[in-house]
Amino acid sequence: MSLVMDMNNVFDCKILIVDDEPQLQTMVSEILRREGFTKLITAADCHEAREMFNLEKPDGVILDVCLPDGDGFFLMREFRAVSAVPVLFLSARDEDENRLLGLGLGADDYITKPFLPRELILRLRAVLSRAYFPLVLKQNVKPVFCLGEIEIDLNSGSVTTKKGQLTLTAKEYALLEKLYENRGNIVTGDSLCRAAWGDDLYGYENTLMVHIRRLREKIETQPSAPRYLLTIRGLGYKLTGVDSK
Amino acid sequence: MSLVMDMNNVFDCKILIVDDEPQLQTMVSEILRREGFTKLITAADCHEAREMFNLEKPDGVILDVCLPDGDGFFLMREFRAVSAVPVLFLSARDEDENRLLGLGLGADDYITKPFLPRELILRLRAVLSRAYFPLVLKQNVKPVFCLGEIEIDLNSGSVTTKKGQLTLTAKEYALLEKLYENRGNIVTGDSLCRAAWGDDLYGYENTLMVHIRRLREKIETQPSAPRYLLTIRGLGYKLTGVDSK
DNA sequence: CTAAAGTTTAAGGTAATTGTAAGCTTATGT
DNA sequence: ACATAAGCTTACAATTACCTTAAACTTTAG
Repeated sequence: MSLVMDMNNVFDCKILIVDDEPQLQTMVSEILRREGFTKLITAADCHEAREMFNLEKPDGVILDVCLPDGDGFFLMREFRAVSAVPVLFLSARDEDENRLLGLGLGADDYITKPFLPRELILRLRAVLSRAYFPLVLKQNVKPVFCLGEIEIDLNSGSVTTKKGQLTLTAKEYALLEKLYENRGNIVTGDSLCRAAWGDDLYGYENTLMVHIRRLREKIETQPSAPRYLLTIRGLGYKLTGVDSK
Repeated sequence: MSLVMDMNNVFDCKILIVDDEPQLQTMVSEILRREGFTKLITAADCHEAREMFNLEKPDGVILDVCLPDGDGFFLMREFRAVSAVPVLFLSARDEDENRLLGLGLGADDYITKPFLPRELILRLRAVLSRAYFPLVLKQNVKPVFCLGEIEIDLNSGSVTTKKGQLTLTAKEYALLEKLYENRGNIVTGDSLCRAAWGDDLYGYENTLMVHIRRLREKIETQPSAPRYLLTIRGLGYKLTGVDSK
């Protein structure tokens, strides 16, 4: 999948359309294209679909159930095993059993042919926007978590240790938030800088280090031998040992 | 709405069921309850629904289109104006126009009566999990895979064996990433060098070997007799035995 | 307006990572 | 079997990314 952060709206989503009937394939493509989707990829069978999926990393899949070399259900399972992309099934016949099977396997929606173009679009948009722009989550509740004995509350920006309570500064907060979002994973220095200073150019990399240091001063019991905010030399930083609350 | 952070799965979601037919109301409630939903609220008309919505802050709404004192569409617009809760419509008749209207207003799904209990559940779950547990956003952008007993996570750049965890250095990371991208296939030395050092000219071929060796030290149980990172004499290297996760 | 708090710059120090070289082993072809 | 080429291993040297500290600068709050 293309990096989620690069997407501003559902139309930026790359959609893989898997259907063996050329007529339907172009029809679906046309519907999407007319609506504003530009990144479309097509595949006519499981084999090709697999290839395209791995190659193009689509952000959404429209999948015909019946394919010449296998069924769409199986294919979806493969996709889901690696990526949680939203999948919308298209099916020729409206058989309850199939519909339940598809949805049960985790399909995001299941549309029966013949379908209304408008409905396809609306359902695709619904699925994509829930998957990539989950407004519900944007409400203003920030995480609270622990690093060993230290509790961090990103709502108040406070760090509570046995010895007392400190407050994070703006930069420290921005950095820690970014690190927390990607806890367990490496975050590049560049990425951290953008989180704290925006996309504008930025002077010395050293600045980041100093702030990391200050942050360590607050969240590490032994800042010089960090246990949580680790340096991954050559790659970036990583927050580990996070207990979510 | 209840705080998102307090929810661990879709069953923790508080669901508001709005339907004027008592029979259907209890039927839907029963279906949900049997599946594991415990926090159910019901309302029989728009007025009551509004009240319940404000009072209880549900995490999801199942909404009949036809209500005695107004239509569900209008009601949804009100809800959506303040909270982005997932809404799933139930409709008596399968009229295209209504379905499109509902979806167009931002409904998350639209089910026509009579419906299969299982389908209601599946669709509700799909909608809720996308809204509150958007895996897509959390998924690892980089691959995680196994070489026998050894697990490699390219997000965190970590190699986990039975004996413990190591971290890859920048060069090791670059090489392994390239090899993984072409797993099963031979990657030429030249290609690997470019992956790790860029296109600029580069000194000694030996350097690559040294790094390959170091990488083997981390990912092979017996670095001198590699099982995964193989030398293809005269051609390059190849990563085999990869279990994708 | 002043003091305090926060941020950035600069410079010297350190250690992990990386590069190099030299000797070694294994494969290949005659 | 031998010669030659390709690849492996090891140790050590060089580099560079990162850390630390302190001082200068900027913003905020009283």
